[in-house]
Parts: sequence; C-alpha cells; structure tokens
Amino acid sequence: MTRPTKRSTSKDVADAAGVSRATVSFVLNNTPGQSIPEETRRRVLEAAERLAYRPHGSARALISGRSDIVLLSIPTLPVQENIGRFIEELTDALAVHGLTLVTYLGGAKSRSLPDVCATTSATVVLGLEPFAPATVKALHEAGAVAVLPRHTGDGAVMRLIGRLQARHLISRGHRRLGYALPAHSAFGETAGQRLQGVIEACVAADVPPPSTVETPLDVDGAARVVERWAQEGVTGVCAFNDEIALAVLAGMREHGLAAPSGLAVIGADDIPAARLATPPLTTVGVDLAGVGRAFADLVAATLEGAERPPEVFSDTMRLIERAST
Amino acid sequence: MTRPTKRSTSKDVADAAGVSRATVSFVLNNTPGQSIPEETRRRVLEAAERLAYRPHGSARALISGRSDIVLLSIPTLPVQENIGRFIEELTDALAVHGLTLVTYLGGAKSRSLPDVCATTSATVVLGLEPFAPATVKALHEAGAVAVLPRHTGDGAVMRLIGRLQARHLISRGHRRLGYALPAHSAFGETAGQRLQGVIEACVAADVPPPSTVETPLDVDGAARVVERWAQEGVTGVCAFNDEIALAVLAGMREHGLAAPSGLAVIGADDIPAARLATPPLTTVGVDLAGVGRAFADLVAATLEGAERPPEVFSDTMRLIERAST
DNA sequence: ATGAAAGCGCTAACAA
DNA sequence: TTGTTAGCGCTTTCAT
Repeated sequence: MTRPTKRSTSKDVADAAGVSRATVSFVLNNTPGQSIPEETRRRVLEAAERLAYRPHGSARALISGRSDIVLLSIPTLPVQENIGRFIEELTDALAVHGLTLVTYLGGAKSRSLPDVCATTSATVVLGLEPFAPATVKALHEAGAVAVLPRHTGDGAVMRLIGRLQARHLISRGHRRLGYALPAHSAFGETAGQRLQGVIEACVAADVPPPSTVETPLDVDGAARVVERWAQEGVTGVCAFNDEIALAVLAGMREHGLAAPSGLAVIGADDIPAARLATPPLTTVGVDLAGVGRAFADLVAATLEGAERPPEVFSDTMRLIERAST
Repeated sequence: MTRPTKRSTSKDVADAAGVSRATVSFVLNNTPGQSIPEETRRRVLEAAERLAYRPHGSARALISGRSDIVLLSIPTLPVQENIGRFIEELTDALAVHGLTLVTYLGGAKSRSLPDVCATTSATVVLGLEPFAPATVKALHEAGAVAVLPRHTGDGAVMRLIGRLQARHLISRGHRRLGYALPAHSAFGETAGQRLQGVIEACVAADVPPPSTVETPLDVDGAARVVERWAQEGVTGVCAFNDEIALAVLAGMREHGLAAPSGLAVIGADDIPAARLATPPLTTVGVDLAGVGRAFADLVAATLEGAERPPEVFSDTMRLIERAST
C-alpha cells in the first residue's frame, strides 16, 4: 500500500510512443515553432495519459530556474475561518496563471521562512502584511523572485476597517468611544492599524480618541473592561475583531447590560458566530474573495515585471449592521 | 526591490572556501565516514554562512529522489481556528524529523491534488481523513512515497467525540436526544462518524437513537429545528460542532428557551466563541497539539518503513463541562 | 520532423 | 583528505 509505484518519466512516455524525449517535451509543452504531425502528437498525448505522466516539478524548477510555487506565510494563531475563504480564492486565481499556492503555518520551534522558501523552491513568497526588509533580503537570497506585499500603504485596508467602525458609532450619536484591543498581541501590526483608523475617524468627527483597553477572551476579564468603560462614560465600543466583540458582549452580560442600549458594540471580520450572538453583532465584513483575486493579479503582474503594480484592495469591505449597535 | 539577488550555489561556497564542491557537500551534510580537518570545516561553514548559502531544494529532491516536503491537503471550508493549532504543532513535530509541512487548501476550480503533489515534489501527502483508493494510487503515481492516514479505524476518533457527547447527556438523565447535523455537508465523512458515535452511545445505554436534523447556521432556521425537537420531546441535543451548537442556542432564544433547562446543548471542538456564549457551551475539546505530534510520529514511522504503524489518536479528547448542559 | 547532447545544482562513488 | 565525475528528469539548442 505504501507502494511507491514507480513514477513514469518523460523517457517512459517517449518509449511508449516510439519517439524521443525531446518530442515528448515539445508536444506536452506546446512548444511554439515546432511542427509536429498530428499523428505523433496524438500518440504522445495518449501515452502520457495512459502512464499518468506528470512532469517532475523539481527537474523543471532546476532547469528553468523558477518553480510554479507560491508560498503563503501565515505567521501564527489568527487562522480564522475567514482566512480559509481568502486562501481558496487566492489558490484559484493563481491557478489561472499556472501557479500553485501552498501555505506555511510556522509553529514556534519551526524553521525560518527563508529555509522553507529554499526547500520548497518557492518562486513567490506572500505574507498577510509586508515583511521586514531583512526578511525580504533573506528570502531573495533563498531563491524567491518576488516577495509581497511590498507597501500596503501603511495598512490602509486595516485603517479603513477601523474608520468604518468608528464612523458608524459616531453617526449613531456616540461621542465617547472605547476600543477593545486583543490581549496578547499575536496580530502584529494589524491591531495598531485598525485602532489607528478609529482614531482618524474620531479626529475627523471632532470626537475624543477612544479609551483603548486590552480585552481578554474570558468573561471575567471582559467584565472588568466593561466596568472601566462604564466609569469613563463610554457608550460605544469598537472591537479589534468579532471574537473580542463577543467577549465584550459576554462581559456586559455580567453587569446586566445589553447591547446596544447598555453599550453599543461593533466587531470586525464577520465570523459566523457574529450572526449568532445575542444580540447579533454589527461588524465590518471584508470581501475575501475580492482581496484574493486582487492579490493574485498583483503576483502575476510582479512576476511579469511590472514595476509599480496596482496593490488596490479598497472597495472590498462593507459595514454589516445588526442589532448590537 | 524585486531584485532577484543571485542565489549562491555550492560552487560559490567552494570557491570562497578554496575547496571543491564535494568537500562543501560533505561538511554541510555531516556526511559520515569522512574525516575533514577542523580548519577546512570551519572555513566552509564560515563561507556558507557569509554567502547565506542554502542548498537548492529542487536539486536535492532531484538527486535523492525524495524531497523533505510534506503536503497537507485540506479539502475545503471547515478551516476553523482550531485547525491552525493542529497545523502548527504538526509543523513543529515534523521539523524535528527534518520535514517541512505545507498546506494546500484547494479551491473550486483548483488543480487536482496529484498535480499539486507533482509540482511541489511532495514526498508525503496528508489528509484529515483517509483518501479514496483511486486518489491514493494517483498520488503515488505523482511521486508521493507515503499517503496518510490509511485507515483511521472507520473514523474512530470522530465516533469517540460523538460517544462522549451522548454519554454526558445520558448521564444527566436525558432519554430523548437530538442531533444537529451541518446543513450543507461540506464536512465529508466527519459528520456521519460523529453521529455514529452518538448512536452507539444511545444503543449502549438503551436509549432511542437521536432525532437527527440538519441545522442551518441562522437564527430562524435553527428556531424551526428547535421547535421540531420540542414537539418530539427531545430534552438534550448534541451538535456536530460548536458553531452549530451556537445556532441551536440562538434558535432556542427565539422560543424563550434557555439552556440547559429548556434544552441541554453540547457542542464539539471547543472554539473560542463557545466559552463566550450564553450560557457558556459544554463541548468536547480535542488536544490538537497531541494529535499533531501523533500524526508526525506516524509520518516518520511510515517513512522509515514501519509496516503497521501506531495510528493512535485516542486519549486526545475530553469533555469540557460548562453551563449549557 | 525528429534525435543527440548539454546542462541546471546537487550528491556520492570512485580516484588520487 | 580532497577532487573528479557521473547522473537525477527535464528543456532546449543544434544537427540531421
């Protein structure tokens, strides 16, 4: 069963079809500028099919100097349901360009990303946010042709999420806002960027900046945070994400508070549990599919040498109003 | 910036250290049976370090006939937070054996798994549940040396989850159970297996089998399901997973029912939102880290040729009792 | 229209 | 102890 069924090579196909390996290569790759008789072509194709021939990825990569592999690095924990949608869409969109996406989810003791890049022979390395310059350099030295994203405009997308949250609360008449930050920041820059967006919206509306508190994912901890906001006169809270918003809701319950009257709460990311919360959670949803497609185009453009490619990810998010605000 | 900084080769290192490529290879791989003078060894190591040399994965794979790559295939949607923990642990555990784990999240239009296996030159292909025999064959033909898991004992782990759920409810005195199945079964065999475990526990306790209903992830739909159970005299419900359990809770609220008095509810997977639900959700947690390590050992054993490797994943789950039951 | 041959970066016999 | 060499599977000139 673990029978390493000997893999068929281009030579096997050539022999089976009674031609040379070169001819096989020409046929299978549709190499332009070669006129192969229809009969030969058919024989080759048939033999390849019958032998379940698949070109050897390593050999191809070795000769062409670049593989068809795109490596997506996801640093750690925040693998939410939504990221799956994003990856799926990205996979499909990249497949159209003949690229194969695989994801590396580095654990704690895990090897460095450049190492992974080298052993997988990845041509492109993708991240959720830009890599540090030193990492970019190391990745190139490890064989990466392109490393993206480059400059997401200082987290423009993330800031936009924050702005959407705050503007909604402000438009509802809230003047004193709270911001629920993740407790143990495993979210990199993201948390700061979303918060920044909230602050920007406050400034624009001439409202004081939010009372920002790290909010743990347990009822008691969240209850203490809620209490503090109550003392400060906060009436509306933006949470870094839906999970934290759920914690805030749970903390409120401890004090007999209900949203939105006791405290208006808005989350971000639109996870499935948000719709099922009590009350249903207002949140900011992102069109992951759209982002995935845009990202794929960016990769393709970069690989083709476009020097200043689009990098447009706006128009991908919208406010989803539910009962919690 | 997309400067494809020319990658250094083993020849570069050899030149820099003033030795031959073979010597470089011996030193870097600690090839046994070679006595290299400390001085030479040092020079080679230093040169490799300075040039940021990393062996070319494709070249290695080509010559050795097998890469160090393990490909984990996750069919679709159910990428919950927890799977991230599992993957991370698996990554670390495999790294100890010198293996690199990457994940393939196939989208809709995406290429076939054997294709991905061939282009990535993966040596091992992993799935969350056993692959169909035809797929296994195709994967071997695509170059996979091992394809796992083989036979999870007909979903023994999944059945165990179901048994744990039902036994808990039964021990609480419930005699008429409900089972909340996912509405659009994107969960493959898993759903049926967990349900099977519930049925087994019912049989063992001489309780009628559960009233099984597909439960949508929205409040109204779930409310209808709850109503039906109420009519049937169901007093305790096992949900396929926590998300669905959350939906059941939401549906109950529509009828003014609270858990556990109105209906006892138990989920599975212990997602973060479970703890934050109203009331906090009793669930079955799986020690993902443990499963990850066990899986890694299985891979290593198989690669080393052990014909009937362990495949033990029991002792990895436990009941987490909270207020909903 | 097809075949022969070289070579991608690396490792491992085999020589020296 | 170190260097020379062949060859992994494939693509691609260059001859035929």
